[in-house]
Amino acid sequence: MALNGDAPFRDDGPEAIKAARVRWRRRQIVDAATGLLIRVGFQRMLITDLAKEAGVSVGTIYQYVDSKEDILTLIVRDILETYRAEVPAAMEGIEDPIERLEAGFRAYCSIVDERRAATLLAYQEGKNVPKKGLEDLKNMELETNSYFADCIREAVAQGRACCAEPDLTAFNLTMLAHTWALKHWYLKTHFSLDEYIKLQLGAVLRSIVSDDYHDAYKHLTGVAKA
Amino acid sequence: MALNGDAPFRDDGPEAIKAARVRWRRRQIVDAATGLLIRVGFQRMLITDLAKEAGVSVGTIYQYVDSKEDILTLIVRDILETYRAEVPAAMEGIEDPIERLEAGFRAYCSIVDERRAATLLAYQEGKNVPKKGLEDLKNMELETNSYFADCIREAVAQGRACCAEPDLTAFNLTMLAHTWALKHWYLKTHFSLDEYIKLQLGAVLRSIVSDDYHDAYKHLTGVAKA
Amino acid sequence: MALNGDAPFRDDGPEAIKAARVRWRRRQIVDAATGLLIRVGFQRMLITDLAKEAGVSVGTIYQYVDSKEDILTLIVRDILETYRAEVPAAMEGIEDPIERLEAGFRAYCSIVDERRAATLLAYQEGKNVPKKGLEDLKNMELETNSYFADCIREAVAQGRACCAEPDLTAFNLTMLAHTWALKHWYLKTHFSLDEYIKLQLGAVLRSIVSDDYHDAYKHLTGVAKA
Amino acid sequence: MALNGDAPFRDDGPEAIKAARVRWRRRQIVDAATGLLIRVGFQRMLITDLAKEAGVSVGTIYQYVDSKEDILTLIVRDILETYRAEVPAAMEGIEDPIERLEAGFRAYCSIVDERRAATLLAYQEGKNVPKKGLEDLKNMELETNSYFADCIREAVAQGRACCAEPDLTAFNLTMLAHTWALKHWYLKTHFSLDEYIKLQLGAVLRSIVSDDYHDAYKHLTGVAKA
DNA sequence: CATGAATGAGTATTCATTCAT
DNA sequence: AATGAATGAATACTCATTCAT
Repeated sequence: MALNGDAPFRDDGPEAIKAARVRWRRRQIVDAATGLLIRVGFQRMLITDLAKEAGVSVGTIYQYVDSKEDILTLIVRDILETYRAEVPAAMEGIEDPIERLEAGFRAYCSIVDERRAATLLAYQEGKNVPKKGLEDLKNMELETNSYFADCIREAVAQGRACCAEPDLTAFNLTMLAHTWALKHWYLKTHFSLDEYIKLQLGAVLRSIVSDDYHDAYKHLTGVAKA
Repeated sequence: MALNGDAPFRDDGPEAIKAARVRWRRRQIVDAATGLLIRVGFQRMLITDLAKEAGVSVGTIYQYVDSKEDILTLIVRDILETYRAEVPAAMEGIEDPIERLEAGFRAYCSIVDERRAATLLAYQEGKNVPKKGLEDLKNMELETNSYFADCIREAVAQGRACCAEPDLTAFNLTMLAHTWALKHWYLKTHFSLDEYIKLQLGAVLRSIVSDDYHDAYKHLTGVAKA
Repeated sequence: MALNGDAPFRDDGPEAIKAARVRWRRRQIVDAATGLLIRVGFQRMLITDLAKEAGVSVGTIYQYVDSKEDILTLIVRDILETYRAEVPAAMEGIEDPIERLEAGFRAYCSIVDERRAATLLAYQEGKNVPKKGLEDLKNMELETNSYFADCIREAVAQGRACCAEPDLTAFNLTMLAHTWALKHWYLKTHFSLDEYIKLQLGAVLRSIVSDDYHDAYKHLTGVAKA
Repeated sequence: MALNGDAPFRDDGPEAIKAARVRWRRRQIVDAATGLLIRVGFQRMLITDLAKEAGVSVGTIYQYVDSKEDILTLIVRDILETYRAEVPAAMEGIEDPIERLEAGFRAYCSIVDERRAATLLAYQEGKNVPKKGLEDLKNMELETNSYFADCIREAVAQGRACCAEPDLTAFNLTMLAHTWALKHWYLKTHFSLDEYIKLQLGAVLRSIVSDDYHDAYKHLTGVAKA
């Protein structure tokens, strides 16, 4: 069985029907699981309950998933695909590296917000996620970091920013996005997602944007310094 | 039994002996548990293994702890006490609010580093920590935040800093401390704790320190802007 | 789950199949448990052994029973239903109150004999039977008593008997039935069930049948007095 | 260690002191245990609770008792000694066999009443009482039965009674005494011990006393037949 | 002797997974 | 393919008993 529900090469015929059903069922399972996971955590998410929540039988779940842990893998894979599809797309075609960074950060935060539940999993259920999934996740994170870091380096090269540790700054940005999910219990009482994005990006940019460009990026850095 | 290891009123007599033993045993248990928890997570931390690790019998564990979950409470309580004892102490007596902030952040990061394992637990095993413990932890975090925020507000009042959202900035500082534990797998390959503290505090300060004071805090903000 | 094996409203369809299986499994469990209980008592009746004895898995037992104690409830309920079905049926339609009493006592003793094991449980495992079951059992006993007492009162009214305490006499009869189970180790070495019934009923009747009717009930009172 | 706390041959000296302490401690344990046993049953009577109830330490209990089960043996032995001391004593010196029977039954019932708790044990905890104790108890019961049966046989021989099964009648009498303990929850709501003794003995005697002697034993048989 | 902390074998119960229908 | 009853390995917790103080 395994999880290689990789897309079939043709999009019709019995193969395609099967593949479509697999995708449909896995979506049912992933969606139901994400909800339960957030509510009760991995350990207390019983397969029985998951089946009820997903509206299928226990047996059906095991027809599309190898084990309870594999469900986490499925969820992780789902986030990964979303990230990889949306973040680069959002950044594409923007010349100004600082503006590109903003677009990327905003996209990243938006995904985190939409799939807050799933984002938490990597932190909360790290011990339960199979090795491979965790690896993929870490790599994806590093990949995103490098997108961000590239923007920063480019900005530095163009004199727009001054940053001794572009990688750390990029890292901070992804972490700030995760933080929206990790500390949502606190943040939601003070800020909307938009405010959060604006404020945090502003703070980061204020610490790197060159004095000469402060005015140029006033719409991003927010508060005028002087 | 309960976990009320409240201090005895006198420090001798049979009561005191008992209290001392309770503290000793609980330390054994907490230490062993923290290690196991990090290695295998809550679910796979078997009481049998914990007993072996702690060098006591299963029965003894249950003489000092009400349930497996209570062990998490014990750990949480332990961190709380450390934080409350050390962070304010580190900040005490420092006049300059920015310098005081630095001292607090440094202390906080140091504790996180020393008890990295325990810090992770709040994130990884949140679903398993009994309600009360989690509440306490959140409150403590808010408390620490307010220490930091107070510094920032004072600095703003004195014209040393300019910050639209002191609470968010304070929040970011505690989060940066936690991040040292959360992403240690990545950070440790690039920075020492000292470097990490210096760089992160520098970035935050650069985004709030008034231009007039940049020179004054050059040793903290690190890179000269221009 | 609960133990409400209430009859389904229709006797076919999936509901009925399920109900039938539940009854079948519970019978397996009750039968196996009764045997073990008598041999080793409640405490030493391990669920593992019960499963083996019943020819099912441990898990299956817990699919039809909520807890070890519930097994006792099941057994008690089983006896109750038998008593309620058979004792009144045996007494029905008999005009002569003394003859009716005899029929009832004989039926009661027969059930006790058939389910000697189960009868003992109420005495031996009283402390383990859940409250509700014990209540039911006591009420059923009082109910049976009142059947017997009614016969006696009717006999008194008809001048056939003379009895100052019909309730106590009825009570004694049910107790004599239980005694067959309680002291079987002794009684079985001296009497057959039939002899026991005849002798004990004879003794009770001799103490209440009016002199005028002694001849009429000679076949029950056994020994002629004079 | 064992339970052979048999009386020393001299009643002074260190031996006697020791023996006296053993008796004292065992009395403490037996008394506390009887109470707990009735309240919670053998299984739920924890040694810890017993120690508390008896006002001694756990260790002390094991200094005077070999095992938890031995406590039941101790209790049984205690009843046995009481029975053997008091029942024959009560019957001694009474010429009239029916009157002697009455005295014995009354004494037996009184002991049962005084040690209702202990009497129940033989029925409720039969599975937990060590073999030997149960044997002794059964033998004692047969012994008492034979005292009663002897009275009946003597009465028959003297023409005072007519009884086909003296042993069964004797057996019924001891069982009626036990019944006072077994069904105390019901009986106590209707009768005092004295009433109970009078009524039950009356019923038994009415079924065996010869017509010629009815008047002579009217004070025992209670109700006149005609 | 008395104490009570330490011990660890013993067991009820859960729940992921399978497989006959 | 879908179902859900059956399975039984896995594990937290208890409590009689011991023994160092």
